[in-house]
Amino acid sequence: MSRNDLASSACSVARSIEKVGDTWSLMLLREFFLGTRRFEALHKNTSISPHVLSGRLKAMCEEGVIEKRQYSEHPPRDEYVLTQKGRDLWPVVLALKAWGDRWLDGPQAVTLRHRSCGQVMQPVITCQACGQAVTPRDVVTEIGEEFAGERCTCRSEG
Amino acid sequence: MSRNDLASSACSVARSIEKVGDTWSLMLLREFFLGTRRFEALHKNTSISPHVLSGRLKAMCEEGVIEKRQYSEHPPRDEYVLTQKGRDLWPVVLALKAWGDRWLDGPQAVTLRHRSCGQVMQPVITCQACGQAVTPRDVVTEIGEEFAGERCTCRSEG
DNA sequence: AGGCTAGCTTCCGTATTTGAAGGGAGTCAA
DNA sequence: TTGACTCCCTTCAAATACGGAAGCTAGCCT
Repeated sequence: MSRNDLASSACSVARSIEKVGDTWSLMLLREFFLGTRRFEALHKNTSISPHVLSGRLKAMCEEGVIEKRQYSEHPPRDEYVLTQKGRDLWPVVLALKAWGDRWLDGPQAVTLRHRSCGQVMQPVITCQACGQAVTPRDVVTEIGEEFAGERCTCRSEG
Repeated sequence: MSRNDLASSACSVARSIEKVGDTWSLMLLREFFLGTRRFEALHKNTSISPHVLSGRLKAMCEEGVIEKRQYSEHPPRDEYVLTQKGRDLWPVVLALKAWGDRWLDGPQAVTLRHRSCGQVMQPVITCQACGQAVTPRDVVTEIGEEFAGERCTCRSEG
């Protein structure tokens, strides 16, 4: 199976991965959330080669994650900005950052500060319904009956 | 630049992406969070070719995201389970799922139910310090002075 | 006229991935 | 004890993607 076939997966995680789950798309998302908008700046900050960059930008436009916006008529110049669909990917990038800060050594070039409380922002996932913090153990995974048969579930217990 | 150079990036997002930010690693993480542990089951559920699968599992073991555990002596059989470092990637997978559920059409094979409140789990990101829900607009991005010079920040305002 | 910038595209050699096939170590049933 | 079967991979050839450098176009600027 190739990457593209993930689009037709029954799993929304797989479908998301097909759209934005590759190294360069994720790097570009980081960059967009940092405020970068232009081709040359994206190229310099991410070191993505122009060829790959132009392909990714095109794909992300088609997917509606970003959109092209002309910021100058003479000369005609475009910049790329996140759409709402794109901005909704913030939790993904944030989660990667939090994990890296926690588990990977290295400098921490970027800090997020919560405007309203003034503290350095440490993200916590909570349940919208009850507001409690949530970890994997707090949730039950329910697989729709119509999909259960498709999955190979062999595993040992314990 | 190649993917591997991301490891030495000043940005923890980039470092995370280098470790787990590729299609097949993300697919494997999804699968591990669904409880799959064995080579054959991982292969069948993700359609990752055995060659790539064995490479990714090896890499993820070396990174400490998963570990090999023998579940049978005769015949010798191993399974792969998430370490704490790996379980901490749950927010990443969860964020991808939430985004896919919101923005991509298709069946929703998996539902997460919050054990304690009984509701279908919709993740919200909150600030650990104050407990409030957070969106990108609520945080200020602070780039360490020693890194600011490295970045190309050209952009138009507005 | 000549040089500069932004935003790409083209080219080519290398690296990675896919897909199919194979292999080894062990169990099981006849 | 022979043959079939399972699990966990490994090997190989062909297709694909990527990296790095160069080039190209339109429109400044002097």
